[in-house]
Amino acid sequence: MNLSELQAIRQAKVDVLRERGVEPYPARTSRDSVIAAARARFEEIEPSLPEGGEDEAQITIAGRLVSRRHQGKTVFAHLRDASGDLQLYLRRDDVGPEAFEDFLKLYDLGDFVEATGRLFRTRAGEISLRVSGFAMLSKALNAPPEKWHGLQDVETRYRQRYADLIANEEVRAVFQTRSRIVSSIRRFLDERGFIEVETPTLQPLYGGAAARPFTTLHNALGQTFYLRIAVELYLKRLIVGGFDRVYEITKSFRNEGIDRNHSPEFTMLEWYEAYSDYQQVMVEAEDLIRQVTVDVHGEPRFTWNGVEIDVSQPFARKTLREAIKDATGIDYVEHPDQASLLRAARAAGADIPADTVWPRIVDELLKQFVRPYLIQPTFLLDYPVELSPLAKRKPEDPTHAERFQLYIGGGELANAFTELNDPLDQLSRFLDQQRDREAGDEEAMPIDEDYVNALMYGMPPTGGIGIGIDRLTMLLADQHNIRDVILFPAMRSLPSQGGGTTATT
RNA sequence: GGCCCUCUAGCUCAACGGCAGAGCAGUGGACUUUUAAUCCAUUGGUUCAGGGUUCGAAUCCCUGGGGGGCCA
Repeated sequence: MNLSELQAIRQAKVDVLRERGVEPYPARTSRDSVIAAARARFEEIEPSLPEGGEDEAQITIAGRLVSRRHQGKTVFAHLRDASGDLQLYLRRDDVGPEAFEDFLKLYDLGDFVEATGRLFRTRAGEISLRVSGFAMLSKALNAPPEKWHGLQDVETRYRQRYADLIANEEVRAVFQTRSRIVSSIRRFLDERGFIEVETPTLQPLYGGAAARPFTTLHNALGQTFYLRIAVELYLKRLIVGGFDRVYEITKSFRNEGIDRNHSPEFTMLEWYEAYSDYQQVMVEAEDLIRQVTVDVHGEPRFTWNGVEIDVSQPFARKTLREAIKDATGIDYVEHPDQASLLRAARAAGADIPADTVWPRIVDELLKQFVRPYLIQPTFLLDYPVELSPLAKRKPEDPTHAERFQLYIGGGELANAFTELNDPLDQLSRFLDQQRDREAGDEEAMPIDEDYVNALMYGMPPTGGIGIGIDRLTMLLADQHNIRDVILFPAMRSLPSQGGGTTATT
């Protein structure tokens, strides 16, 4: 590996340390205090100290050297650990001339360092460690990004997320938020008696959503597997098996285009609940969103894209039919055939190809005229049965399924239904899907006979839901590109890295 | 898939047909409570790759690559 000039200078410092018998990458540290705890302790005892006095306790902290200001026979520097920053104050008289020189000549920004000393407050008012000794914990060969502007280049930020996280505190905050969201969700479900389960990533047959899968090959079995596009059908098998309440938070994979709202791998929460239905799930989803928002923001509201979104009140509820009618004047029920609905949709200004099947026209009307305007949380309910092959029909209207989607910020956040548990109705819906598939709909689901077999053992009335964790994070962290809430977003390999063959399509 | 923008020092950015520059970082020096410390000096370039136009190309053109945006 060729080192750049700056890397070579740092490596030379590694060599100097080693020549002196000092290991620049020691196996452990003698740290005894986390920075935030040390600061808290000092603030507690400070009133008992004389003006400008030092804590008598000696502590050792450790972290990355993030700044350094040399001033004659003193140096100020900042050390950063995961809890925060602490200023170091080194005096030549305290550490000795050789060590003082080393700190200036052999230590660089980015190095991990431990420092021992006593806490005090500087004249400028900053809690600082008066250093009596220090040691190298890990020599960095790469210089950190620019201290004031951070790392700006979007591509480098995604490809080298570690450098992004070093340089940009707000990026670290986004992923802390994401972690809090997931913790809050687990707590919500665990407290309600759900158990968390893990179902296959590699599936012999994909299903549970309208999407194209990734395909892979198991060498020993000589068999094709698909990466899951949803976990729905497996979780419902578990309801058949006798678990009442199950959930899974996991990655799904869809072999589709990448844009600011779509990543080929993304994280979904799905939960299924026996003896429940979509009305009950709607209430729970609302409670969940409210709890998570409060856990993240301390109150049931947040700002997204400059708009305050309020989740404190019951969310608006509207049928899909009403919503489309209000937005376009079209009542799709009055246009039961494709030609008629297409004509009406185009008259309303919809951009729809002529060969679009009837249910997809409804979907397009939703996407083009309704969804973008649903900024405050809104449930749309009762979808045409053709759009919902896994959902139960409404008893009073078999042309519609008991299904809802939750929209916030102009995007779909959740999709839920009363689960279809009639095995033969499920089979006929799969057959409908197959017909769509043969007609060229690549997103239509394949027939899953094993799933039908499971339903034949009997599945209780069940409500279920899927919630996009990435989109929820985008909302609560006020991010507008899904890549900004995924730590290591999928990127095209650079030519020099030889990342796989070029697909011939 | 179409259109547009973008790629320059480790990082952040200038230079837009005429000597490739600045700030930060680095290197050498001054400075014993600084904090984007300050001051003096200084190193550092395959301007994404390849081709073309031109006396002369980071700059204009073509092809390819990476990334971003808008549309589909």
